[in-house]
Amino acid sequence: MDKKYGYFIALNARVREKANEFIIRETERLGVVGLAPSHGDILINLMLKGPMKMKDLADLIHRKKNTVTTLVEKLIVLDYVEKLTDEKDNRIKMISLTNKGKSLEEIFFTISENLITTVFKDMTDEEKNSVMNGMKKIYENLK
Amino acid sequence: MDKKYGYFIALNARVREKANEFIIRETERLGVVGLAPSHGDILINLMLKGPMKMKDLADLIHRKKNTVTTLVEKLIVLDYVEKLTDEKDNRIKMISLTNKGKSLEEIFFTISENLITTVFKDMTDEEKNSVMNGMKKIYENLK
DNA sequence: ACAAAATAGTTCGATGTCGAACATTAATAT
DNA sequence: ATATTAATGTTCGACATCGAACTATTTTGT
Repeated sequence: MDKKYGYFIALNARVREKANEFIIRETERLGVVGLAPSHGDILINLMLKGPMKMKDLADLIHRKKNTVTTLVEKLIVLDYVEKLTDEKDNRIKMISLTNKGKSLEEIFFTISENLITTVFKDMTDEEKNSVMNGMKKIYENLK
Repeated sequence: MDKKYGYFIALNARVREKANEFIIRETERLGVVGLAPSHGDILINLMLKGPMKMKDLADLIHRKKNTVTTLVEKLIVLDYVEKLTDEKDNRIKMISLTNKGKSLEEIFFTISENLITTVFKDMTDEEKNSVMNGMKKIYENLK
């Protein structure tokens, strides 16, 4: 393997760090303080797909279920979500947005758009397609 | 921004996760247990550049210096590195590989190569170049 | 019908990571 | 020469994350 590709993994890690910093910086700038990207992932998924159980949240954000227990606990304390036991299956806890949580929708979608715009700034459609397709292949190779 | 690019950030995060899993899996398979990727980063840098101080390690692996204190502590306990106070400047602690640390060189470079080979499997030179160049641009855009 | 297996969540302990405050030593300024 | 500032590293408390063990509930097998 050509040596000039050895840098890829580190580059990928740096991109991820910068993207996370962007998200945290922008959410704080817009008044939402103390949330980690994973909390945002949970909120975004609830916004897009409506109430869902802990396990589905865990699968969607690629975190273990005990981690999601912690994350949701914090979101409850901050009054962004609430947790209710499913009436048909008492094992299941349904998580849903509170009004305060719903009020974040606009902010979050704006930040998402700004992030993507920033990421692909000054890139042609061909460049964007190439990097997306390349990343998809790489993901499949690693899976 | 076209919607089909919105997935990029998540895709990037998944690639990073899979790459980390690959590294941990392979190092453990080759007999090195209990190390996180950041520990590996420290060891690789010491292998490539020789002994260096805590601050330089922190900058190279993109972690805060108090984090490096913790990481190096563990590497010392495991007898992979040692820490000595610089004689000319007593603020500085120099970190260097022990013999046990040096014995990992071959394993680590093998794993690095295997990872890159896996990442870019079945991709043409043009595809590899495109994705590398795209990622470099994206990193600059986020920096 | 009832035991066994599967599913959903939580608790606990450990670890990597960070920010803030701190101690120590060296470099700079006046 | 001495006070101020800068640089290096550690300590402390907080938090996201995980694996393992656990509880509770539902489903499956016989």
